[in-house]
Amino acid sequence: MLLNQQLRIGKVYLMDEVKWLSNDEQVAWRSWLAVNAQLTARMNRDLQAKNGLSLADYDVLVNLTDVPDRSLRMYELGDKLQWEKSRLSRQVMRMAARGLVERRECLDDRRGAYVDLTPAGLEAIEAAAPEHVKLIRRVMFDAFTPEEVAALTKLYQGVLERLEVKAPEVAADGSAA
Amino acid sequence: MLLNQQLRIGKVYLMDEVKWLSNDEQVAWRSWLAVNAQLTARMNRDLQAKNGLSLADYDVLVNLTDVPDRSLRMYELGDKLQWEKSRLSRQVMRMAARGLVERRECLDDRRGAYVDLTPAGLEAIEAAAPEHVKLIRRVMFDAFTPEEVAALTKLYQGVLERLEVKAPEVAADGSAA
DNA sequence: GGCTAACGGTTGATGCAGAAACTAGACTGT
DNA sequence: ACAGTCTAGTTTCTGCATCAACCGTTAGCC
Repeated sequence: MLLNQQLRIGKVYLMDEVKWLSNDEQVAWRSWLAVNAQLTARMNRDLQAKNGLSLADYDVLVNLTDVPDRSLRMYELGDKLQWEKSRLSRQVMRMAARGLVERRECLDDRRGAYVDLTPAGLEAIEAAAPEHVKLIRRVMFDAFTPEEVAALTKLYQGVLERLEVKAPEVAADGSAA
Repeated sequence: MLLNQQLRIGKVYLMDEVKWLSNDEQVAWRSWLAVNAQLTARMNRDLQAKNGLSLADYDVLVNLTDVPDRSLRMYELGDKLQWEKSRLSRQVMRMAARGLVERRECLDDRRGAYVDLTPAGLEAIEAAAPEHVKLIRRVMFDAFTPEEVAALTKLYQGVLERLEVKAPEVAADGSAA
């Protein structure tokens, strides 16, 4: 969110005058914030209500199904999700307690641990995915032209570069790299 | 996030076959998710480190400065922010304890309460806004053409409509309606 | 008037996210 | 071999978000 332009009146920032957002930019920005918050909340609620999964659960499961042997080192998973490691640690612990994943110790590096997708975890995401995708299609992609999708991607990836965050990798076959 | 296409193999959804995302759509979607998460986290960290404000604090302050008399009923504020009312209640309580806002009881409706921006609150947001806007300009708007901004806005507002959430209102002078 | 429903807001319980401190194993150079 | 440093992962603490239940008030309605 941004400040009302009025705030600037009577106020001078000596170092470098602030370049506020134009009206159109403010509208875009507020819309972005709203979509961001509302869509995330909606996905969370739907997943929770229909499948007993949080969005975080879902993200972990997706990243595990993405990978050939459905098993990842903690640090690899953390890298893909871009999460705090403490968050991942707890998330995996909770999911393991529910039987969605399994922890397995790493033989060649005794500090390390693997996270394996369990059959129950696979079942859970297979049950959740169709509705989830349907929501995303309905609110976004079914209403976008291919050109719009391409434009969006370009803009988003630019933002990620400027944030100095690496873009999520997706291989040509649709699986994560 | 989405499922790997492979999951569909050998699996038939009887009710209505799932229409998964195309490759391009997946890339767009993952980018969207990444921007969403990373930019939000970044804004939060920056605000916290430089100004001791959370993004939630900032959002409340913006909505109060936006309005002529810098005071809103709780339910109006909640409507603008689209927050759970319990969240707003606690947020305002915390901010009042820090002196950023002030609660004032409502005379014509004894259930109600006003939230007033305090001078300290105004000072806080005036201090925080320039850096915040600078970040947003840097990662987004300075790199976008006016046409791209317009296109984004159109797409976002479409999403909001399909989510059946009302779009945030911004008046012609840049202030919230 | 009196009954009911809806509204505005708070509270309690629970679970999750982030920062920092911590443990233990692995790597490096000498 | 061993001191210093780095990496993988966990834990602790604290604050925030959500859900549901709740309370007092107002409004609708006959």
